[in-house]
Amino acid sequence: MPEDTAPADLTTMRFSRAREAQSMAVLEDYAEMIDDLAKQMGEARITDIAARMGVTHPTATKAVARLKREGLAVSRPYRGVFLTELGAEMAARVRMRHRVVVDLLIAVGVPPETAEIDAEGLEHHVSEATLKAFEAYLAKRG
Amino acid sequence: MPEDTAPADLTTMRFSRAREAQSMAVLEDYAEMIDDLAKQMGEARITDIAARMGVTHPTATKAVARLKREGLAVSRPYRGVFLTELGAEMAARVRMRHRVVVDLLIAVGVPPETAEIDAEGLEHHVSEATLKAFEAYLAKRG
DNA sequence: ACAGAAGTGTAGCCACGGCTACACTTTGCA
DNA sequence: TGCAAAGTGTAGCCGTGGCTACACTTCTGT
Repeated sequence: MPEDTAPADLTTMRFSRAREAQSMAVLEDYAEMIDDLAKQMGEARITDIAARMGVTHPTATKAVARLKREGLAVSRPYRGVFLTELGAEMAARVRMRHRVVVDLLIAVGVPPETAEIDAEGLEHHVSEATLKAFEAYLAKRG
Repeated sequence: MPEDTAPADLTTMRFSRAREAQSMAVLEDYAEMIDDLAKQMGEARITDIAARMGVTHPTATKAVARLKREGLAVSRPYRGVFLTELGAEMAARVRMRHRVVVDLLIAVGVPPETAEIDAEGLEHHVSEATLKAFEAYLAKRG
């Protein structure tokens, strides 16, 4: 617990960052999911996205609408959803980060299954700097 | 990426867990904050809570209302906010977890300042099993 | 003692991410 | 081919967590 001089500012910034990260989380999850489905099935259908995310299809539709608004995906009515170049980049970044986070958790002794579960929420809050540190740790450790 | 047999179910469960954890995050953050303020200032005032969280006071008021609804805090109009026994327990658990997460991040090479920032979002997704693993790792490592 | 400053409550707005219900398209099979 | 099933869109509800604006209470200092 920091003190007098300027503790509130730093603490505040931490919470702001966490909230910001959280607002990206859904976008990241859907982008990765659409990428997965495209790779596995050739295309991503709303119903499949919804099923994998564990939500109903209108919820998936809303999320896709947000992705489209942000320029991360495109789609036409009653057709599949496709990532834009931007969306694909995000998906790649997210997948890479996910793998590193899972690997690090396992490396420090977390059971693999638990690592997968926790990583799903964890990963969105791992900054670039922390990711770099994780990679360095994994590399050094062989 | 899992395959055929029953991959959707497992994936779905991971996302559900992450969403569930997220719904607790705000409660946990406020409980810890109120506890901090009580320790530092003798009591937690809405304005102070809001300032530390980086939100406006009506937002803090709403959060406190939710804490009260969940039986984690009590308060009377124009007076400070106080944690119930349940709330205090949660705060203690959250603080302990926070410390372990920060320590682990530092132990694997994350810069201390970054560790503090990332931990703020990270910690809410660290399960009991993972926390145990973190503690074991830190103990073994000296 | 009382006025102004500071703190708090409340109303009402928005975006988001859930949901159900219902309408419409596409698909696939008898 | 044509109709039922599956897939998709859309409307509208809820709770949450942000916000501003405004009303009211408490505190403070002259």
